[in-house]
Amino acid sequence: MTTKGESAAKRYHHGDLSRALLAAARHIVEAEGPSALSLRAVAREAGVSAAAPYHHFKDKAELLSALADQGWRELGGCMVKARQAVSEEGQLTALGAAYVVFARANPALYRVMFEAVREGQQEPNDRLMREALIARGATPGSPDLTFATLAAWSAVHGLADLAGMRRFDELKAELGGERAFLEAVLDHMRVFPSPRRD
Amino acid sequence: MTTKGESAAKRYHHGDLSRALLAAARHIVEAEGPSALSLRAVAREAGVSAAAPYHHFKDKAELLSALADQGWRELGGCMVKARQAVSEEGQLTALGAAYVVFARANPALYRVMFEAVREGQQEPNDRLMREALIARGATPGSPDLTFATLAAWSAVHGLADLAGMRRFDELKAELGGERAFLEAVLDHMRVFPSPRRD
DNA sequence: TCAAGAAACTTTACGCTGTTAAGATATGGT
DNA sequence: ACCATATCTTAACAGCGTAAAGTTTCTTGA
Repeated sequence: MTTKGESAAKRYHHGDLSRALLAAARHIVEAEGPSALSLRAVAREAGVSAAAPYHHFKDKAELLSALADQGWRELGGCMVKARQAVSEEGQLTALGAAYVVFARANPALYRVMFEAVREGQQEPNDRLMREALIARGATPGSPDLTFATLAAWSAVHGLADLAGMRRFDELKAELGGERAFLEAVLDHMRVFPSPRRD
Repeated sequence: MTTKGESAAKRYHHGDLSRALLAAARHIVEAEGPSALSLRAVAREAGVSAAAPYHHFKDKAELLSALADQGWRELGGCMVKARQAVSEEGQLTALGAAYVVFARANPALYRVMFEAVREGQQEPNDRLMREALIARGATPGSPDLTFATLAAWSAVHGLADLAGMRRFDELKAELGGERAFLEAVLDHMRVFPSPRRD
């Protein structure tokens, strides 16, 4: 009887609950912040009982991990798009800006993403960074490249996190927006393919 | 009767509970991680009832904030000590290394510190960073100095946080310790008093 | 010195959380 | 048609943050 695409009435079997739970989780986390993201609230928003999520996720951490996965993939998409528009030398800057802008546009989601990183989860994004560094002269496979990649990650994550903790309202206003603010800070940082001693 | 310095027997009035609570909180957070840091566990460890802390702290957040304060002050001490040993140009590097090393030596505490930052709390540490940048040629009071300071904070916090999330065990082993690893990454980052465009 | 009041602490209770166990209902393969 | 299985529900448990009300100790001023 009930076709699969039917309106979200109270069918006993939801049909696509895991996706609905992820959507609910994302909605809550962005609307109310990560501290309000309880499993029960997610279930409530999806219209199911508090125990229902356990048929799709081992526990709360696994739901958050899936949500984080989704976020990392989206971020990767933004980075790929950002580098298409620029020259080879500008790639690193463009990737960094795209990273920070995404993190600031989805602050609560980013928090969840970073707290739920699993080993190898951001492997694709890592590759983007490495390619950009190679485009700027780093030697593929060298230890230098490894450290420079970590340095780049540190820089963008640090800025994203810092911008989420303190307000900086006056600075943003002076520069005419958050994006300009973020780029101004990034302009003062550089990552080198080769180390330089003072 | 009961003198103030008496052994921690079960006096009705503890005598110095706020300090004891902070100590208990710190012990728990380092031993079991930030997620295990419940107010009730802190009270339990201090040997008082679950409601006792409310006579010394408005709520859990205020206890964490006080713990964070303690941490930021200690970190400031490390940074001050670190810069005493180096020349003027080396100050920035020394401060950055001291910051990251402290954060990695007290990972759980650092987490709490960063999540409970209050406006103006790390003002002293901020001043250290600014002074080091001025020693490298930044103009006091300039916008450049502001952005460079933020860039420096981003770099060190980003690296500290990143090193807490992923393991990097093989890299650390290759270099002979975590400190060498952290310095290797820092060596690939630079913060400029003046912005540089590509 | 001693009573009054303030401060520190306890017990109790409420609603929230994550999670499990046992039961109900729908779905799909044979 | 039937049964195994996947999905969902209700009910329950312990632990959490926090507030209210009661008990004990400390302090202070007459």
